[in-house]
Amino acid sequence: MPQLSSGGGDDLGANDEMISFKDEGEQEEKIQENAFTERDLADLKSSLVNESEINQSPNAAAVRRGQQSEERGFPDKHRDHLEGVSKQQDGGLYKSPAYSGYPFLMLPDPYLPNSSVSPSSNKVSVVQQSHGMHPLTSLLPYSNDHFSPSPPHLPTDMSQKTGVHRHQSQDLSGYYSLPPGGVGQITPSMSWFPHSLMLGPSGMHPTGIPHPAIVPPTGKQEHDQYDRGMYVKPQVETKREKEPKKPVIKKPLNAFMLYMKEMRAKVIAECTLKESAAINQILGRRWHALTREEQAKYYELARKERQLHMQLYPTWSARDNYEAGLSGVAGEKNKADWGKRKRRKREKQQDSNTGGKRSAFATFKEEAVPAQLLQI
DNA sequence: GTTCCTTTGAAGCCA
DNA sequence: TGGCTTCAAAGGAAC
Repeated sequence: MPQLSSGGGDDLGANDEMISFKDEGEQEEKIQENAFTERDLADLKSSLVNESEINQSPNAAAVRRGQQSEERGFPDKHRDHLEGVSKQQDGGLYKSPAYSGYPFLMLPDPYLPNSSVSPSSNKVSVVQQSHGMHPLTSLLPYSNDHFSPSPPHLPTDMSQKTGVHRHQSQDLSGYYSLPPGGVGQITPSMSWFPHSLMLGPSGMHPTGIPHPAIVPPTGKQEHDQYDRGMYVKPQVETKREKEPKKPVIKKPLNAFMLYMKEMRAKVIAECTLKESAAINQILGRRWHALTREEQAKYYELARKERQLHMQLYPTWSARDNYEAGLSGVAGEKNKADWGKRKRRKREKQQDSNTGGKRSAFATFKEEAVPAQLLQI
């Protein structure tokens, strides 16, 4: 990312990203100053919500109103605690991350379609976000609730693998529905993970840890199951018992994707657009319009997301989701289609190079999106 | 029912 | 090492 430059050093981030966080001592202090003193994230979120309300877009505003009521009460003390938790989680990697309240626990909803803030979603997330919510939690797969201060009697745990401190979780069975018999075994190093979040075998990480990034091998995410924090589909399940397929672990979201998740609803409300392609164009422009500090927040979130993903799925590779077409359609057919898609894309690129026919959205981009909408 | 569209960034692959 | 490709999210449109 051109906006963020400096040198590497992080074992997880890409070059450009590493750059931005290389001098963590200095830069992160700046980031923290900017992020927390200039514009507190909670305030930012609230202002966004207010904007949406002002715009009076019925659907989105309603959704945001709901969020607002949940998020308004984000207490400073909770943020302070989360800061401490984050530092522990980072194992000293980050001195003062811009998003100190990074929710360390992967809950099912964030990687799930319904966890989105999209106004079109009318389902209720399993995550109770009514209190102690991180300002950006709505776009994250995690909930701070479950990193809430551990009961004093519960010691922090140390990941055997990474040496990263982890909090023992409270019993969250009151928060989530428990799949019948879904309480899986918990490996010692992951014993901090809430029992109630254990998925059935189909949605289970090899370590026995469920993760929202795990989606059914059918490709398209099955929202209902994940709304309940588990992947259970009785009818299909019987088929799967016959041919068990590897659950799909999705890629962690990058900074822009996190930004999109958070801002999509706002753009929809403001622009009354629904086409994702058009909305994404607007979001792309807005992304570029962000200051480095604002972008840094999302880069930091994304970096932690990747880090957590790596801790949960050390053997996972992005390659796992290549070729099988796991993001779209599943199965052998999709493997066959992959070659076609690849060929199509190549042809498309050639078309664009040679001035081939323009897509509807290309036309839309130039004609239908008013300039002022792109500047919102 | 499936694929496309559109965006940026991370990561894999290949020359 | 650099360039290319795929995939992550989203949901309406097109097929």
